[in-house]
Amino acid sequence: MLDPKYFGEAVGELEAGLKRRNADPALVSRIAELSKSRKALIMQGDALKAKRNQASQEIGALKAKAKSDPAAAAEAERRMVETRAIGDEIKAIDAKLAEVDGEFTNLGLRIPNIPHASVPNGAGADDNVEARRWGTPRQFSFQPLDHVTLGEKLGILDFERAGKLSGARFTLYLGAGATLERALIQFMLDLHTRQHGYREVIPPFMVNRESMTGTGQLPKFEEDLFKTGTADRELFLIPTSEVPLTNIYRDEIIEPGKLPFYLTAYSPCFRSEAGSYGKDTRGLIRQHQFQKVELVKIVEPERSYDELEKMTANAEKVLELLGLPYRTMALCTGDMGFSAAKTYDIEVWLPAQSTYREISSCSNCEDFQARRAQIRYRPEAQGKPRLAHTLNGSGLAVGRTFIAILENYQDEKGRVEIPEPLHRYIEGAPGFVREGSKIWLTG
RNA sequence: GGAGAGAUGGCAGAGUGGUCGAAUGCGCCGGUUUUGAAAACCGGAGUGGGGGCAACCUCACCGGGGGUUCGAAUCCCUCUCUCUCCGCCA
Repeated sequence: MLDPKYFGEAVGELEAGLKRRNADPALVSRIAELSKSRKALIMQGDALKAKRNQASQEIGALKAKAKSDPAAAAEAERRMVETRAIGDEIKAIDAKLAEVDGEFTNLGLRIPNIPHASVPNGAGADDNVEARRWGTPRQFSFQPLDHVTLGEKLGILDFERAGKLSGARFTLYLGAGATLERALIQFMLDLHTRQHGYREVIPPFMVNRESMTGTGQLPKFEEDLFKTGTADRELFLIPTSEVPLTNIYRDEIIEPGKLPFYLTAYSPCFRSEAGSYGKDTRGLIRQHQFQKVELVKIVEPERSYDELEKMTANAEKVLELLGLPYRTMALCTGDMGFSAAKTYDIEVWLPAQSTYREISSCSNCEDFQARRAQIRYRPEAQGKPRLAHTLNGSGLAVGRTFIAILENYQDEKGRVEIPEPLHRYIEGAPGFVREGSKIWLTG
C-alpha cells in the first residue's frame, strides 16, 4: 500500500510511477476520486457525530435532573427524539462511507509499489541491466548433460513417480540427491547465521489471509497461491517464507534501538504457477513445491538501500563459496514484482542451457509492505512511530542451486564433484565417494 | 472431539449504560531536592483518521465484526485468540 498522499496531492507522482511500470493509469483517477469523496464523507459524518455526542451528554444531564424536575424529563424526551434523527443521518453517511472506503481500500491494495528513481525503465526481462558478473563459465571438453538427464542417471531425481504421487511439477529427491539438497540448506543457513548476522527462524508454512495481504500476495494474486485449511478455517500455503518472516512484526511498534532485524529461514515454498503452463515444464526449474532459504530485513528507512546492497552481497556470497558463476541484474520497471521499489536478480550459470537463470531475487519494498502490515518502530523513547522498511531476498533457491551444482560440476562419467564448503555436510553419506581431497556424488 | 474461564493503555489490574480515553500500582519521560545517585514530592505521557499555516479542533479505537440505545468498555449476536480440565495424538 502506498502513502495516501499519492491518492491526493501527489497523484501526479503516482501516475508517473505507474506509467514507468506499464501499469494501468486508469486506476489513478479512480482512486483519487474515491479518496476525495471518502474525506468529504468523513467530514460530514464527524460533524454529525460531534453534534450527537454533545446532545447525548446533555440528555444525560437532563435525566439526572429529571428526578426532581418534571420539566427536565419532558425536555430530555424531546431531545431524544430530535437526536434520533441525527442518528439516522449518521447511519446513512456511514453506510455510504463504508462503501466508498471499501472500494478505496480494495483498489489501494491492488496498486503496485512505485519504482525507486534508480530503477531503469523497461518493458520486461530484456531491459534489465547487468550490475556485475562473477566467475567464468567452465569450458567443457564434452557435451554437458542437463540436470534432468544427469539426476535420473544418478538415480537421485525421479520426476515420473513424483507425478504419480502428486501430478506435474513435483519431484522426488532420492538418496544422495536428498542429502545434497539438505546439505545446501544447512550450508546456506550456517553462512547467513554465522557470517552475516541473520537470526534463524522456523516459521509456519501455512498463514492466514491477513499475512498474505500484509506482504502483498493478496488480494491481487490469489490464483497464484495454494489454498488449504479446513471447512471452517482458511489458510494459504506460503509461496515464500518472506510472508511469515515479514509478518512476524505485523501490527507492532518496535521499541527504540531494536532495529535492524535480520531474519533467515528455510522453508518449502508452494506456488500454483497459474499462467505458466508450458513454461519450464522440464526438470526442477519451476515446481509447485520447492525449497528456499530466505533472507528478510526490517530496517530504518534511511538505511534500506544500503541494506539492499548488503543483502544482495550476502546471497551472492553463497554462489561464490560454491564456485558457481553468476551475474547480477538490476531489474527494470517492467520486470519488478508488485511490492518492490527496487530489485536485484542474481542469475546463476547453467551450462546445459548456456544461459544464466534466476536463483535469487533481492528487493527493497520500502514502506509498501510495512504500511499494509503496520510494521512500525519508535525512533526514540518519546518519539512518534514510523513505518519501517522491509526487504527480502532468496539466499538462495535451493532447488536451482542443486541444478547449478549438478550441471556445473559434472564430469564425463556422469559423476558430480561436490564443492569443498559442502563436504562437512555430506562426508560419509551414502552415494558420495571421496577421492583424495575431492568428493564425488556417484548416486 | 467434550466441558469450562477469559481477552481493558508498556506490564499488572479496577470499571452500577451517561464528562471513561478509561481508576490504581509498577515501569517510562520531565522537574524539585542531592556533590552524584536512590528515595520522596510535583508534573507529563496511547494509536489512527479528518480539518487547520499554526495554536488547536474533531471523530474513532477497551481482541475483530455486527446489533440495541439519545448515549456502549459496560447489554445482545457472531468470529478469532488465550488459558484450565478430560479424550486423542507426533
